[in-house]
Amino acid sequence: MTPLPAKQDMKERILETADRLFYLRGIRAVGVDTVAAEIGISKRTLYNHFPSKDALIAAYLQRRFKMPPLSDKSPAAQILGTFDSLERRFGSANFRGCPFVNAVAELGEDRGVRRIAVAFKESRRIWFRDLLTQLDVADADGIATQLALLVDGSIAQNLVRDDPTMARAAKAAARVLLANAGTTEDQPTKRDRSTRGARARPTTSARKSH
Amino acid sequence: MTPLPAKQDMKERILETADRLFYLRGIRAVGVDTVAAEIGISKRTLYNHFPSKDALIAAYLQRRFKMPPLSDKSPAAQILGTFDSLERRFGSANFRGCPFVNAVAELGEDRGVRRIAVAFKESRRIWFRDLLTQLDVADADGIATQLALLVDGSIAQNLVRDDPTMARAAKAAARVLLANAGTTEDQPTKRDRSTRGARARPTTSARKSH
DNA sequence: CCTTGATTACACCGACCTGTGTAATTAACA
DNA sequence: TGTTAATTACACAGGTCGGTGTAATCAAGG
Repeated sequence: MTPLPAKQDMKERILETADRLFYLRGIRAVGVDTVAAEIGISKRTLYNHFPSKDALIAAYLQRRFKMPPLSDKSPAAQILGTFDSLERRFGSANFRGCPFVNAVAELGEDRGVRRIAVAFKESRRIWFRDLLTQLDVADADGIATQLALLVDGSIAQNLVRDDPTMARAAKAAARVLLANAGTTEDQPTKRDRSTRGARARPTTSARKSH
Repeated sequence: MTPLPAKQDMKERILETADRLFYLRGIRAVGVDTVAAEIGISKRTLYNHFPSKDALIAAYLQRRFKMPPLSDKSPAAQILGTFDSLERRFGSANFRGCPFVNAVAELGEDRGVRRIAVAFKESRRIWFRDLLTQLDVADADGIATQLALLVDGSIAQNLVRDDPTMARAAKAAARVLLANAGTTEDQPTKRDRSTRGARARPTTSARKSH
């Protein structure tokens, strides 16, 4: 059937298929037999490349650990562009939420899964933080966390609602957060030009609450 | 052993236990035998109260469908207070993310589960929106969505990171979004008092990107 | 006392799961 | 050609799962 098993990429083919099935149908919902059958190989071959399903799961998550590539666009464009690519992915029929969050939800007690998921979340936060630093944002760390919340929030919402406009809402919020982030030169107080950001008057009683 | 089975609340005891186990360990990870054993009843009794595990799952999610109670606190205080109670729940050892998101992640294809999850998410968004309307926020609908993103984002982040300060970050972001939300009286343009919101100068290149 | 209904213990079914053992087959390479 | 390594088909072990069937037990109310 398949003209060339091509030797070396057998492992990659297994990973590709496992990725697709695990992600779309859920990890616990897909057995190793299903993965093997989907490729058209024997279960034995799969176990010749991965010692256990746990190993396959770990490799699947590692493979998903891809950060956005370096870009020459402006930091702000890259940050806001994140939400545009999110919206694109939301529109695809193959979108099923964040694979790391899903994996933790499915296999909560598993220590290794948690480790990979945490590393991924943190690396994206750092990605935001570095771009914010380039923008001379004062609290780059804090804003980066907030942006990460918007990303994961829109992903979770879209998982259940299947409404790609969630990405646009997140982008709008991100813009506000960016526009209201102080720059490092702000530190010595003072200097207040006229209010710029679209509308910037506090809602009557939204000043202090807790 | 148990002095009084009390007849009628057998069903409730089953639900209580199923809730705890499903939520903490995952739905697929907990069998009906486990639920029955945990209560000390026979599997047969469980099936006398619920026709199938699917029915038990549905009842579990329905039971989780609780909205925050009516309050006499100011709308802004209620909105921001949401993130305080989130932080409290994050700190608890029994926190394991959003049961609805987790259920959809685990049982994606299931139509009924999705319906309940969507209804829950939407009802919380509406809760936000009504409070925002009381604050005369112009785009109450949009801001409500953004707040919902922050809630679900902090929940997802906390699920994998186990870091309750995520709630504080979400609250900070929510404050900024609130402070920058226009009121309905803003509509006819004009009227700009001095800039109030903490710091409100746009980051150098964060004005436009896409 | 007797009836009624809930609960129990327990075996059992068929399906699916991860993982292994084994002998035969294939293909590359010397 | 012979050697080696990968892959195949297939059976099987041991476990868990959702769900049912059945006969015995228990408790309450008439």
